[in-house]
Amino acid sequence: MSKATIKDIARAANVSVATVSRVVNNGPKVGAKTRERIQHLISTMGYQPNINARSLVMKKAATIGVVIPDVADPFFAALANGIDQIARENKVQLLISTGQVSAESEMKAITSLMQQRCESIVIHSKKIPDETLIALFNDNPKFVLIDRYIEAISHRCIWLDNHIGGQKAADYFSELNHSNIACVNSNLDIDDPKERLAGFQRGLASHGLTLNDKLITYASPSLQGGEQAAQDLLKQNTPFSAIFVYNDAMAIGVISTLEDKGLSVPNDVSVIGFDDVLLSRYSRPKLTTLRYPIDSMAKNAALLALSANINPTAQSSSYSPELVIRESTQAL
Amino acid sequence: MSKATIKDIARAANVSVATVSRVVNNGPKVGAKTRERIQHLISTMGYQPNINARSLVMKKAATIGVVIPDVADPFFAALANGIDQIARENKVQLLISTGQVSAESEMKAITSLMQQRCESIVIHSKKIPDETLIALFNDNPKFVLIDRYIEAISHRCIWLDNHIGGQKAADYFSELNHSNIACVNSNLDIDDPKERLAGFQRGLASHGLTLNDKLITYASPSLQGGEQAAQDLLKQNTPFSAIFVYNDAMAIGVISTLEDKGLSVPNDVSVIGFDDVLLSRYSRPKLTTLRYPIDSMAKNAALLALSANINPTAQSSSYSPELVIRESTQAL
DNA sequence: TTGAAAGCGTTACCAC
DNA sequence: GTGGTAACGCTTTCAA
Repeated sequence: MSKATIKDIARAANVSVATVSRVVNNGPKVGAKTRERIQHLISTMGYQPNINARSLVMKKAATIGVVIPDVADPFFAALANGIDQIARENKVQLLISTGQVSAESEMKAITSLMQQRCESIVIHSKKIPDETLIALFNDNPKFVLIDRYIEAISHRCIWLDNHIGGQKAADYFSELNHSNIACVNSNLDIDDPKERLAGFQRGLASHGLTLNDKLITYASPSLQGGEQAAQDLLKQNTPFSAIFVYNDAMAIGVISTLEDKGLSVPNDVSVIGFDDVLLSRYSRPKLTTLRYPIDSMAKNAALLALSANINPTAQSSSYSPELVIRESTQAL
Repeated sequence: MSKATIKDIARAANVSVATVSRVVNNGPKVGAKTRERIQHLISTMGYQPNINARSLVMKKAATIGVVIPDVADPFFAALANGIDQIARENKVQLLISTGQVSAESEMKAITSLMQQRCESIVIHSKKIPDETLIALFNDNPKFVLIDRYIEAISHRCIWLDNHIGGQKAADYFSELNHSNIACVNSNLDIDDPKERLAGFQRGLASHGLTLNDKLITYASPSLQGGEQAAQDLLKQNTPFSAIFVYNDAMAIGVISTLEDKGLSVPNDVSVIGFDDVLLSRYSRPKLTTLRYPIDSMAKNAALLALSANINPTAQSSSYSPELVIRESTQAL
């Protein structure tokens, strides 16, 4: 029964609401015995401050918001979880607002949070144009952009260096002596696939290797997409012994199709995924992949969003994916 | 810049705040032209109602809360996602509050939500005692309990019939002519493992089969737990051709160990999991499992929590797990 | 050390 | 149709 208000406590304690407010907020200048008496009343009467009233007068809420496309996707669930941990440590409530991957709904998700007077928001947005975001960030000093880099607001971006990821995959394939190399990419119209591919190609080039255009296929970044892409690859009738795949889900789809066609992974073909989601440790063979350190990225984003004064001169926060070698790759 | 208040709009439009409030809330009795003029001002001045002020006077917030142990766990992520979908449809903000699996932190998560004046809360709690929950639900008519059944508040419970799940597994093993049967269960001190096992044993009995006590092992409900449990099983030196496993993660661990020891699934041993999480479709062999319809359960829970008048005479909401046959089982 | 009172931005009731 | 105004529960000067 959280019906008791600050007035009820004040009345019961024979003091003014001001005094009660002081003890609730650990304010100074309250007599030891009054404080104790009030505290007692608070717990026996089960008083809980009304956060709405507080937010109203303070003109801000003790909340942190996060905008993601979807809670069910393991990747975004991990992102939300990282933020949640920081939120708990700082005793602020987590507000999750989902927008599909469309500029409009991403924007809607953000305004919804702003209406709650939520000041600190970690935003994952692939579709809102740069300029819109820049304007938004200028008005809202506690917004943080995750998984995306925009020059003008770089000190409030937490992003992954996709190029390096591609490069590391290329380096590893080269080290393993592969030379007939394929790539399965995402067909989504966002930057990440392009960057990963570019990095991969540059890495290959640095080892004197090249990627045959016929061996680049695109599909939706899912298990089914991976299965589809692998079939397309096989149709090319062009030999390959290694594939760099856009993400782990696709990679598992690719492997599944390959094995159905009698090709063994890693004996006949090596596969590298991307993200290192839970899945990759459960699959057989366990997936060699590039770890997306989403947990620490999320935590840092939350910390940044919560910190009162965002330091514009802070070092920029680019993260590098780490190669995790498991069982889906092998030397030729 | 969401600085404009209702007063600013009123002033600019030369009307009273009351009138502005009416158009904001689509209230009746506003002149067509005044309404239009005000609407124009609202959008040009970028006015957004302060939700805290609104909640304060309305004594309730347009939010729905959910209490789960963890956002990162795919099962709970799916639960949260179902609720989120209903929340979006009803234009209410989703509040997620995580408590580990402990009575204390589950309780903390609930009070945190109540402080926000969140009335509708979907609670997943395994540890808070029945009586506490009953008292809580009596004071809060819009709470809903998910994944647990308590007689006294049964019309506000949405739960899965674990017994039937166990029974269906038993039926299927019997149909497949298995008779040397094992069980890998969770060692967590909650009801679900007991219920699933009881249902399984009853099902077996109805087919004249029995479960050798030596072939029941307990471990943590995770991949590693499954691996461990399978090793324990093998040590018994008691033959078995089928295993009923507590959940999919464990089942994948079990399969992994089995195959490492040279036993093929399903050729040498059939495995049935529980939950039908994403994982089970990605594993090889794809898992035969009992589907936990968490998505529809979550949606119904959300609907129930949001509905103004919870009907105490409503039919109780027990769900049955459905057997999903894939590749990890086969007839003897 | 304590109290009185002025807001914070809304909604809703009652006049006009 | 429209306006005035009292709440809602809290924090924070300013006085005492």
